[in-house]
Amino acid sequence: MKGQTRQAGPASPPSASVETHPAPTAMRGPTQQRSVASLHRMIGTARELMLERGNEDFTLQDVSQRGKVSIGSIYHRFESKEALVRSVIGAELGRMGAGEVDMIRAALAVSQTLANYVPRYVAGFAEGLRDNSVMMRLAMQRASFDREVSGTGEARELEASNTATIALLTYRSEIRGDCETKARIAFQVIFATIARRLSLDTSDPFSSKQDWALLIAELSAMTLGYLITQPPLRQAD
Amino acid sequence: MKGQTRQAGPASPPSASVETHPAPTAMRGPTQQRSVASLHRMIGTARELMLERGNEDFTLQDVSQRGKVSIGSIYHRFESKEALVRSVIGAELGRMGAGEVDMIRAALAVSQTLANYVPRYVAGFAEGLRDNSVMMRLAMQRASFDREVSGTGEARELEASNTATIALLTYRSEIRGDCETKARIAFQVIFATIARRLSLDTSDPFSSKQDWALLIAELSAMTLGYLITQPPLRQAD
Amino acid sequence: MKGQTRQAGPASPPSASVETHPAPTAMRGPTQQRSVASLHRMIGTARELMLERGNEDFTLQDVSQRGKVSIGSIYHRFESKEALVRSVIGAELGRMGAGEVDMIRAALAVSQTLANYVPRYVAGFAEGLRDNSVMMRLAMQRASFDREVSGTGEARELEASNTATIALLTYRSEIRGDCETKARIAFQVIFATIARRLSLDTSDPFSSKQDWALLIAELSAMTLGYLITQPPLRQAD
Amino acid sequence: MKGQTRQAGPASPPSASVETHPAPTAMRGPTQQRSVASLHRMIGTARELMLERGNEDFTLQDVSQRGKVSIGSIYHRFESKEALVRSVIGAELGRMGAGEVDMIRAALAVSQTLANYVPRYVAGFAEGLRDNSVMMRLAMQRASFDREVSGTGEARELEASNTATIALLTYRSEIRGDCETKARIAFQVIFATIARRLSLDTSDPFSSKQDWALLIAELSAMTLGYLITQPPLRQAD
DNA sequence: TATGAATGAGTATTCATTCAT
DNA sequence: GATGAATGAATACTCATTCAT
Repeated sequence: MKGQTRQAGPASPPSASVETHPAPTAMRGPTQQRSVASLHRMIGTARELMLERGNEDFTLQDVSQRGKVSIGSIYHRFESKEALVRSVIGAELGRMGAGEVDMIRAALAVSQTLANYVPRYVAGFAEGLRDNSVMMRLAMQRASFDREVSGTGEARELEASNTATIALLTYRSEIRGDCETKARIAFQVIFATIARRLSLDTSDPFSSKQDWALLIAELSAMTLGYLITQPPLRQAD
Repeated sequence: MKGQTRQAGPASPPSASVETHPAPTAMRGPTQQRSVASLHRMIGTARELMLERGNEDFTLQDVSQRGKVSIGSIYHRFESKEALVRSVIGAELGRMGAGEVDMIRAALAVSQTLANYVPRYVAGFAEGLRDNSVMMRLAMQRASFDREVSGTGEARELEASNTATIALLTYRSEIRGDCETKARIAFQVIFATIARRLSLDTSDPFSSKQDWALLIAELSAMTLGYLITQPPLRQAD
Repeated sequence: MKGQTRQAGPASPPSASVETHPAPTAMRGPTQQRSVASLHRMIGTARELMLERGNEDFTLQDVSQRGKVSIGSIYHRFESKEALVRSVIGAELGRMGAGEVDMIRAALAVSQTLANYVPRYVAGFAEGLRDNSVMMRLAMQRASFDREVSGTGEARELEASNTATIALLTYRSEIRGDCETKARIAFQVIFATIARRLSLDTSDPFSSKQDWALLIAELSAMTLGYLITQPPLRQAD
Repeated sequence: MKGQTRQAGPASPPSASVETHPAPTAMRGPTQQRSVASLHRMIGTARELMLERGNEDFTLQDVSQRGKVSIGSIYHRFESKEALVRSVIGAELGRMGAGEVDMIRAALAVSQTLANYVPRYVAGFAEGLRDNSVMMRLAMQRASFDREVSGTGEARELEASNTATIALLTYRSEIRGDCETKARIAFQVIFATIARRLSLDTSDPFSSKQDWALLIAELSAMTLGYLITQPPLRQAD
């Protein structure tokens, strides 16, 4: 169990431009044409393997064979296995972010009031997380010991928080109290609750539809109530 | 402190007799006198190592040397290294459960109303989790791939949920709607939010006292509001 | 695979009288009454285990538990695990020897001529080996690296050779040439051929009755012919 | 010398083209140039070690150091230590088979009659087994618990039986009765008797030259007599 | 650039034997 | 004598990374 991953040294500064969307991990950009295909194959294969096995227990040998790329090629593009894994996680988080933006835009378009919007947002957000639950779990797991991934994850969460907050502020007039703070807290609660719920459903993510729907509904009600209500004065005992 | 997770049930505080059930894990009970000391040393050493390193990457060699127990002795008591790790996690979770019961009892004793109780409970619960954040993270991490620990963890969470729910029902008259469902949902939200928050504060758990306090306060307000408010009828758009 | 059995030092000289039938292995004789039962249990259990598993891969722990004798008791009676194994093998070889004597006596009683006796002997001898094939295989296997067992085995074979030879000499007048030499050679051939045959039938010792019967018949014919025929003069090419 | 057991079949001497089939064992074939040398070193070193110690109790560490190959390289070529051992045994058995074919051809070339041939064959066969007695013992020992090696060994024996039988049929006209059955039985008897004899001479294979020569001579006489004699009708007692 | 063979450190586990009780 | 808990040496195997070709 010890020493699975050797800590790579500080990432060599990416000299040129790194045009890949997600986190600027220790990935050397492809220069040649055909290289791009090869790069896609390694990332895609690694992603497949991670999704299939639910963890990072794949070998570079696996990637090499299934993805028809040589071990050497992988090390030409990535500093280490870790860098490859981070790249996959980063890309997936990016994809999820894009999906969220679309979902929010759609929800805003059809919601007249906060009371209409919040349930739609919560349900859409939950669905998005559930559709990517395996990768989410992987990312959160890795983040717990990999500073780089935890940084990427926090950035992603901040972005999601920002997006959600801005959207919520559309209904600013309906919210009582410090709008932004309340919006951010609400996001935190929604995200944490759904993420935790997904971690439990390891085996069958669709097992208890009832509970899932109930949780979504109540979570919506709770956050909506929180947003539109003036907090009661706290009485002394 | 040899206990495993106690079987979920009514949260009757085990004040007086704490009958340690024979651990259901793959642990063989000690028969002789001096054996007990040896057993304590191995569990204690393993616990230390896990806490120090923040993960399970210790060798049995380490335990043997630091704890002054032979490798064979460990295998005399535990089926495998895994079993030892599980035992440590189980014991810690049990300890946390006992602490929760005490905390809740104290909070109930000084709270006249739900509005007084909820913030105390949230703060106390959060504090308990924070004090054991390293072991919590370890347990949750391991639960993600170890069915046995995930089972123990779920049982522990159910127990915590039960305890919290029963306590909340003390103020039944103040709660609107389905009391029990609301109590359980509230627990889920509180636990998830705090646990998630703790996962982020890997390096310095006391970094942002402000935020931490704010989160606790708002979380209390949100759940309190949820409990005492009749959910507004959902309007069509 | 290395160092399964630690070579015991030279066996401590059995001071008193060792009244056990077989090889005087490093076994301390029981003095007390009830001890005898205990001794029988350990030998019997070891024998069972060896027969069941077809090899010596049992632990003293196994013997202790199944045979209801403590590890310490075993070491009170035997110098080492090896000594226990040798004792079992020695006892079994002794039992086989006794059976052979009976079988030969019976065959002699009903056979008027060598031509009548030889097939009976071969068949009876083969049957005896087959009935004890597992232990035979074990003994021969162990003999290949354990001088003590190989000594016991050779002694046992010599005894069998002697018995067989003496029996054959009953029909001395029918044998051409050096009776005794021929008898011993015949025994060697018969024993080797049947023993080898049994080693091959690991899985199902009764699989090919046809072949087995044929082998017995032809082996009888061959050795009988050898005994009663004057070897042809060897011609130059 | 990379060959495994050749598939049994007519004993056509593989004089010219010795096409080494890709080994059917768990051995990955070398692709590169220098790899071949490395492969030879590991097999050769393992063979040395087995021969020196008379068993398989060597560590891969030993092979790595003495043979100047890394542990990883061994695992690059062989699935396991077992596979390496099997490969050595297989190769040696193959070598022995080739030697037998040569020996038989030479014996046939100078033998006019069966009476000339049989003693030459028995002596030559015995010599061949004796020269490889250590490896033979190893192979037979391992075969007793390793299905794969026992399969290889049986195939090898069948091949030897075939070769010997076909050679014997050269003198078909001199044999009375069912030529082929008699030939096969004779082979069985010869092989078993010599193999058993070799197992006993563990320490000093040249100890009793007298006995050895006598055994060979009498075994020749016995089998020759068996082949050329019409079995006497079996009389009732 | 590309390839993939070679490298080698690091660790859980078994079980015969001992010896304190 | 009897017990059985404690001892600890010894070894196969994985896989990220390197570098000769």
